[in-house]
Amino acid sequence: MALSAPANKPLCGGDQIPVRLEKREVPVHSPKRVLFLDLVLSLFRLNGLLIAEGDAMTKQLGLTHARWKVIGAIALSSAGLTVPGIARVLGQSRQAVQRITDVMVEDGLLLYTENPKHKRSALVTLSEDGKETYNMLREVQDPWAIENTEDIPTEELETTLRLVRRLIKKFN
Amino acid sequence: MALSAPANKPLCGGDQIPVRLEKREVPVHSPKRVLFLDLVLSLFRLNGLLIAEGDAMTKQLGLTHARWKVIGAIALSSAGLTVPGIARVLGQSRQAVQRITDVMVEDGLLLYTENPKHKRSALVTLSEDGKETYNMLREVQDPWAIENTEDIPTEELETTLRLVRRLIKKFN
DNA sequence: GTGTAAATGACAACATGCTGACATTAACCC
DNA sequence: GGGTTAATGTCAGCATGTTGTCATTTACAC
Repeated sequence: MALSAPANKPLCGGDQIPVRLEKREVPVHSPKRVLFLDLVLSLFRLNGLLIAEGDAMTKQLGLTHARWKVIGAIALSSAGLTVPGIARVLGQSRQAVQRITDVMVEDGLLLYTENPKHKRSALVTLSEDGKETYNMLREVQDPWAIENTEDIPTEELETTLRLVRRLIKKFN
Repeated sequence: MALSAPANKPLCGGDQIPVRLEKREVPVHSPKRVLFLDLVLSLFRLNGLLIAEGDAMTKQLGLTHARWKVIGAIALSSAGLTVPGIARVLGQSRQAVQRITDVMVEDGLLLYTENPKHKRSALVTLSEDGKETYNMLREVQDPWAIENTEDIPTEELETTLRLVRRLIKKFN
């Protein structure tokens, strides 16, 4: 979803049909159930918007969201990741990740390197090209991250991250 | 992604490659930038897991995630939604939603009803069948929501929802 | 060690979602 | 009111993601 594309700009514009979910204040006395379901729906929405943000940021780098997600996951991992490991981090099926990484290896962004802990399942690492791409990615991503958290207290980010991780653990 | 499917169970099992992102504690003194990027990646993951949860819950109802998302969005909206309105709520393209709603109307789950505010863009509403499906959906969804928020303080849910909405506003 | 269960790679069929493009309608500014 | 811009419906092509399946390898309990 690219917010910059004419055909999809409507997604961001004004609405003659009020989107209640967005304008409604957080109901303090709302039962947890409603609060939670509201949160889930909002997470779906945020997910789409984040992908759109990332795609807009990386358009000049020739990356798609499937690709920068993989690069980001690998870069953030210190221990090295296998294909199923990337899938777990991204919450996707290993088959989908395999397909993307295969193409990215062909394109020279990734390398399959020997895995000392597993004879069959290779470690996916960034090639030189991949590292370069990641550096360029960070050049747009870092300012974006800083800009978007300027007015948000660190404690709120931490609370949210903690809660998100807690839910991830539940569903794993 | 269905966690119950054999082919995808690997996604949830143990990992010989430690998934650092999951096991690392929230670094209190981490700069906001890292905190935020970690949050974004975690949100991608949670998104996938939530879809898997929903699919597992609604398997018996014959719903796919594309469908229960639409039903949920409509049900949570008091004012009524058009197709592009649903797309905005879900953070998706209006074309993707249109395709799903067209099929759901054919299947008798949804109705296109006259929109007093827009001659051309119909309001999407639940048919009798759709309402019935929604009721069955709630029968599994409500206990799920309650169960998963039992041990989470309301304030944390509120903080998270507020932050998520704040980010949504930024990216809209 | 050995047997069983889990994890992985590979392939195919299918569902979902996005982009681009075009015509039509609605909203808005003047 | 008229002209301009935005929003919507529609179609087509393509990318992505999931599920199911099977063979093979690895991990683990005994």
